[in-house]
Amino acid sequence: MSEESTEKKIKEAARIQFIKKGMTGARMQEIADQAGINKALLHYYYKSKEQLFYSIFDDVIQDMLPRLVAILNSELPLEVKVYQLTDKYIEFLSDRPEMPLFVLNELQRHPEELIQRLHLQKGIDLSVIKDQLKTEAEKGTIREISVEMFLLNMISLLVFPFAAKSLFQAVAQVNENQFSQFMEARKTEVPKYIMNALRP
Amino acid sequence: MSEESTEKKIKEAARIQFIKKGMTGARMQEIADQAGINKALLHYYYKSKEQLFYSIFDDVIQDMLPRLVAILNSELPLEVKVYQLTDKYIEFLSDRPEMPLFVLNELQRHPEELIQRLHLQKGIDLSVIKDQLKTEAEKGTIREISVEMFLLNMISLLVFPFAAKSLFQAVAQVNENQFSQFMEARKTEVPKYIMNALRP
DNA sequence: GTCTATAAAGGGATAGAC
DNA sequence: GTCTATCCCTTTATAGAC
Repeated sequence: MSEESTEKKIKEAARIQFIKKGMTGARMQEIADQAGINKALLHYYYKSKEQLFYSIFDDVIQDMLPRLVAILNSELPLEVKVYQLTDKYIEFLSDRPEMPLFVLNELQRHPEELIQRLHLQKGIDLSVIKDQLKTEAEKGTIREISVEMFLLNMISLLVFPFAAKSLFQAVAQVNENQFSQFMEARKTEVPKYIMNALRP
Repeated sequence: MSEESTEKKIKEAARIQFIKKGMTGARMQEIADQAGINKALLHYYYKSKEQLFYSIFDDVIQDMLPRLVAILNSELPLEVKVYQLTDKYIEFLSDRPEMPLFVLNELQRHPEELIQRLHLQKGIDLSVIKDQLKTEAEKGTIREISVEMFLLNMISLLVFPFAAKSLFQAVAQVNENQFSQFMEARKTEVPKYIMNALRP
């Protein structure tokens, strides 16, 4: 029953290698080794390294973005939304701490292609959260803030700590376990921080 | 008068290439080309690619870190500090938007060496800002927060927008000029956001 | 589909002349 | 110091047998 398809094994191995070493740093040989096959077979499934890379990249994007958008466009109250987004994202990234850098790197290298790939998933609709921020500001429960500023701040607080994980660990002198605990603490700290920052 | 030393030209070219493409992505040939010399001469000045890379990397770190630490350890009031750090960092990164990813990448690749290189500049002393946060909390002007949490949140808000510049530009549909304006607006928005978030 | 063997290109590094 | 020429290892990619 533990027989996995070759294609599946390739994708797993490639994901691990590309995420750890990036497009230029990863090696087809290592991917083949880790998948338990040889390079020739790897090329049988994926004509080129580039093709394999983008196959992985698209998977990763598809795995991340919909979660964010689904919560963002839900009809939950703003505060609940912030708490849920924080919880889901810290949970998700705790299992994949190298992912932010992987994605950010590729986007910096090929910004043009990114735009296409994002539009493929019919763009990102920000109207729900935008209206919500406006309504709350009119009610006086939060101060006025643009949806871009609100989102960029929140994403920064959620994602950056994982992108800078090594740096943080070195500066704060914490091991893996303590880092996990710290991120766990952020699940309540960050939403509080954000909602506080938005008070009128 | 426009005669630059070869070494200087090499460093300039290398900085540009390494920052844009990373250690593994950059090519010695391209660096030589851009410096207006050939590969042999490049190797005459720097025995290996790795040696050249770390020479550049150290320069970059030396260029960034002291600015942060100087303000952090000054005797300025907390709020002034936050405003100054924001202003200085957004100013600095606006001219070097690719730098965060460059540094973060290398740190993820060799966390061990990072620790050494950070200790070389006699580590980072957080006691001043730590005491300051404690004192302010006791006075009741801010709520209680650990120095690690405070700094990580601030750095996230300052650095991440540059690391995610391409992504943000794609999602928010803004061009270079609009991005600059947005970052200019953050110079006042971010400190306000932070100080607000710290209210009791 | 999967392998062995090998071609072909890429890219870091050095020898040696000037 | 600077160049041309070249080495040689690494890595991607393909040919061809099973």
